[in-house]
Amino acid sequence: MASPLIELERFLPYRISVLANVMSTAIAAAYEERFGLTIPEWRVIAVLSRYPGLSAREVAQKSRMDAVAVSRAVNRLLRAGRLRRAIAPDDRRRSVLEVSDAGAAVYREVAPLALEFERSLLESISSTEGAQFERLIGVLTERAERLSVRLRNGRSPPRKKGRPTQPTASSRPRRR
Amino acid sequence: MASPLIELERFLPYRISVLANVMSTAIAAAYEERFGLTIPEWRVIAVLSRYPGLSAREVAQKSRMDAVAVSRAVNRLLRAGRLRRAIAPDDRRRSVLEVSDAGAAVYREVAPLALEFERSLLESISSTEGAQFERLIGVLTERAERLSVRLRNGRSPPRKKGRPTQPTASSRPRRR
DNA sequence: GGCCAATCGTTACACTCGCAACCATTTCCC
DNA sequence: GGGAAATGGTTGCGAGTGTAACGATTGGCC
Repeated sequence: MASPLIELERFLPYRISVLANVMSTAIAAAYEERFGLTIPEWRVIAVLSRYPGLSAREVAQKSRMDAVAVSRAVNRLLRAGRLRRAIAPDDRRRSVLEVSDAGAAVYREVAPLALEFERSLLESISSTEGAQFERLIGVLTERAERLSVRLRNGRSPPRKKGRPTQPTASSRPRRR
Repeated sequence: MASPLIELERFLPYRISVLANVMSTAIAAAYEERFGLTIPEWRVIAVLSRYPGLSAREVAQKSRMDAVAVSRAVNRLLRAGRLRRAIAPDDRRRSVLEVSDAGAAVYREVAPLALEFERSLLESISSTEGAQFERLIGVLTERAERLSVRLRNGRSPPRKKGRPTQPTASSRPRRR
């Protein structure tokens, strides 16, 4: 391996990230301006429209969102009257979420736009290519996940509940 | 169009976003922990290793980053001694950026990991599929960009320098 | 029953991000 | 030459995000 030079413009993860960014930005424009929805909020509505009655945890799993992100999105949607929340009778920690009429209205208006965007995207390639592309996304995602887990194994074992607040400066200049 | 239901798990933009997220997270783990590098910082180093002497603006264009993100990444890298900055003699607004020895060392260590990750990813599919995939990414990115521009055209014309600080509450609950 | 560990959801905090506004410098154009 | 517009880069600010810590509840196990 003489001199490994990355050409960012051709580097696969970089290109995927650009594509993802362009797409989300484009779609977000469709609901952000009109409804004041954030991306997490939109995702929550989308999931709950399809699967009413899920708990916040389940929404997070289905949408691959962070539990915190879901919690916040749900709270904003509740305040906006776009969601209803009940408490599971058999487990009072668990919430039971459903879109309200207002939420359903948002969904009815945004979903066609999103689907239309997707359709319009796929118009630029053949349906064979589209199927192929989706398949490859699946394969690569799975693969990346496995690799990711492997890479993360240089970690320290998860401490349970460390010292409350070591004032400053642990060992490294840890940025996050 | 009877009842348009989005199945998030199959929705293309969503799947791309998941893939991108998994990939960046995986790679970031390779340099975040060891060098305290953020993604923008890594991108800047990658670009400048390949194209020394670019200005911040040019780095932003090549890496598709926001000018602000570049500015901040460059500053952190400068403080860490991983970059050198000079002022272009013919245009004193413009900076001339180069990785320092320390920056080059980082690059020499991270680049192989990144490339290895990419290689390992692509191992899960055939080289024909890989080429196809990359081509489709390009097509879809371009397409998404055009659609995006079109969608953005419901905007208000860009005001020049509005009233300094309308205290609160403009017209809409604009979230961003 | 009583205690401990696990789970659901939220909050605090520290950080990132991007737009708008801002200087400094340069270019355009009369 | 001199002001207006454009350009490079930085900073302020509002908002978003993930990790860790937390309270509440539940389940397992003795």
